[in-house]
Amino acid sequence: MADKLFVTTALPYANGPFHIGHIMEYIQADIWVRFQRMQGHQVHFVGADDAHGAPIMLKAEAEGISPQDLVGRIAAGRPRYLQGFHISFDHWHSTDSPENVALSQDVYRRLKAAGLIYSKAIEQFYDPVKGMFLPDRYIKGECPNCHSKDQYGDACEVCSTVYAPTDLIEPYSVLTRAKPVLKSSEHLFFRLSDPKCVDFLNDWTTTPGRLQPQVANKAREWLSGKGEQALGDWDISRDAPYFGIPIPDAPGKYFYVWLDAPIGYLASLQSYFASGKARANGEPRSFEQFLTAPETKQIHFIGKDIIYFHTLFWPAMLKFAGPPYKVPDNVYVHGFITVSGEKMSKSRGTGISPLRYLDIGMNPEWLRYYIAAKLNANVEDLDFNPDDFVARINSDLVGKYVNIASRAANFITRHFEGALAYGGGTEALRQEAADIAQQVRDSYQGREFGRAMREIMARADRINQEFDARQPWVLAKDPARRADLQDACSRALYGFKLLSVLLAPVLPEVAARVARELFGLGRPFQWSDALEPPQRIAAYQHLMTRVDPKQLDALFESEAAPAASKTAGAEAARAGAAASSASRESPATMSPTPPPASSAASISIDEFKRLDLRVARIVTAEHVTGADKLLKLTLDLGAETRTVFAGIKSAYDPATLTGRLTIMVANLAPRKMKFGVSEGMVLAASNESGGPYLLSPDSGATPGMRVS
RNA sequence: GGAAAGGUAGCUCAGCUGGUUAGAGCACGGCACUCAUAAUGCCGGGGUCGAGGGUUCGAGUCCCUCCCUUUCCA
Repeated sequence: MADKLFVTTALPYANGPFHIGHIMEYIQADIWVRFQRMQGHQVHFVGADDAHGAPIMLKAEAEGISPQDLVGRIAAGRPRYLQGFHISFDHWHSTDSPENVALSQDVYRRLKAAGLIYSKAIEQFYDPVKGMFLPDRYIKGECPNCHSKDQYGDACEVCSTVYAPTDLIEPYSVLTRAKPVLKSSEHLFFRLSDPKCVDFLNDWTTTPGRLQPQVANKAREWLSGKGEQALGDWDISRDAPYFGIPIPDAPGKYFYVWLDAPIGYLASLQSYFASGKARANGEPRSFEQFLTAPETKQIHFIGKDIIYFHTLFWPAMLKFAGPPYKVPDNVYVHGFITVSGEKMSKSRGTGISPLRYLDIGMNPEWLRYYIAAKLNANVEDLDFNPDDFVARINSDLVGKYVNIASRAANFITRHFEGALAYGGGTEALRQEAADIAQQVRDSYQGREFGRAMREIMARADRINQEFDARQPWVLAKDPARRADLQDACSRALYGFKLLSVLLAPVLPEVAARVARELFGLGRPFQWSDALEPPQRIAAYQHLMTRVDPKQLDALFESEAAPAASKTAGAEAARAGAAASSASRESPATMSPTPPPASSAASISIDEFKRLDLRVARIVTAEHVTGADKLLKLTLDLGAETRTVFAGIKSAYDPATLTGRLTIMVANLAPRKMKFGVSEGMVLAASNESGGPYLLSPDSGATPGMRVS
């Protein structure tokens, strides 16, 4: 019987683009989801931006825009990368949405009615200059233990001591450098320590099959703590100013972002139902009916850093809010991704950017496979090792898997016009396929993707061995052994079809091409296709290229890559001449091949100063009817607005550009073009291997700022 | 400080409830082959399973101590 699954990933905080950890989680969940769909189950896979909280409020303020605009800009950039990595979310929403406001307030009222909310005055550090209470991360000072300077208010990064902000020596506000003062305020608390909560959680966390053993263990530790370690109640309110959801009966108070964030799962699901997409996906019932139905399974994929919220607060909130809310069936936890053994760190510039990965043209299925090959069901960190990555992709996917089709298909096309034939029937082959498909299925179901990949590749090895043993290249020279040749190649190609079906959750694009182009199937693979020996094939078309180690080098160059700044510099130097030759259709963007740095004649500082480079915000971006390469941009320069035609259509979807900041040449003579007058030029980098890539200022820059 | 997970060939990792000479892929050396956007096949070298104790007829696998790595502490 088909399962009805409601699956989510953790909501990314909307103060910046995706990082590799997000993408790893999405890939893990997506593989599992695609596997479930191939089994014929009904899956509703949703995500959303986590939009509230002090960091976003402050970041927006620093940029001089509203938090809604900031969040909107971030959200606009999401689809490109989700699609880029083939993440098959059915819906993407935001916690800053009407659905989430209504649901959060509703959950709160129900919890209050259940007697689980109380209020209590607490003292907290307050920034008298800024006029707001300070979260721990916004207070710094000297560590009370090791006396290191400039440590955060919650823990020392030098000696790892954990303390309260009030323990800091010489504390100061990160926002204003002011000395914070203690100030009292009424806060609302969720009574997690209530015996009925604890009883429920003891039961929920220990239900067999619900949580991974390590996670259940951790939860038990929290639940059974005594004294200092005892389970505490949860402060769910924050004082204005705060970007969040107002608490209905407490003026000036907002829900702490962690209260409304998980409710965002439900808000996204509700919005998805309201959009009609659930119906299109085979679910005729309403949001409430679907959620309440006992057979509906609610499953969350999360990282190990947020276990506390998802195994204690979240199930307790849902349980005591009551129907139609239901408690999660499973919470699946993964570890972090490290790069060459080091924890990723944005500040140190290590780590890999998923944005850059796609931007330099690396194949998303390589990363999907690599991650799949190294994931298991445990809460273990996964290491991204560049050499390992190259070896795995080139050996496993290209050398073993794709190569099978490449070597067998040509014989069939040349000698048999695409017809397959199996000597001695197909029953034994089908039985073998069924056995391995069952094994791999169990591995996928248990999220043991690494094991699944090993099983699949072991099968690929056997297919290659058997093919070798038959020596088809010898058979092909002997007309008397035609049937033998056809049989050997047919078996290999059935093997290839089997592998393609088994790999489809990981390699959706390649599998879809194999189904359509090679086997002439009018739809993507279903799991049951593994048991159907193909009867004919079309000519083989190459399916996957090898990884060039140089691409890894490019991936690891820092974002502010020397090549990019060099290009920008060289182009700026040639600004005056750019419009004339580079590209007739894209005078607004500089995208010529960058000359070697040495070949650009040097200029004086005064010549450079003649350029008026400004930070600009892209207010609108739209396609230009009749233009192949151009996008029409409306740019906000602070004091004025400009219209610019930029030749970046090949690399950017207009929807993802809206709201982002870039750099423009503001004093370029206006140029009349076929489609209108272009009043400047935006800067982008490119060379023969990729681009154009728009330049962006670091966060904090505002429209109109002069670049020098 | 408290707690959790992990430490197995050069690299990345398998090894379920203890049981024959510890495995795979990659890398490395040799051979073979030619169908493959150059790949595959065969053979081989290489590990005192973090260290030290203990339980046992028998431990990478169980217990204790220690060392190291990573993470969590609302």
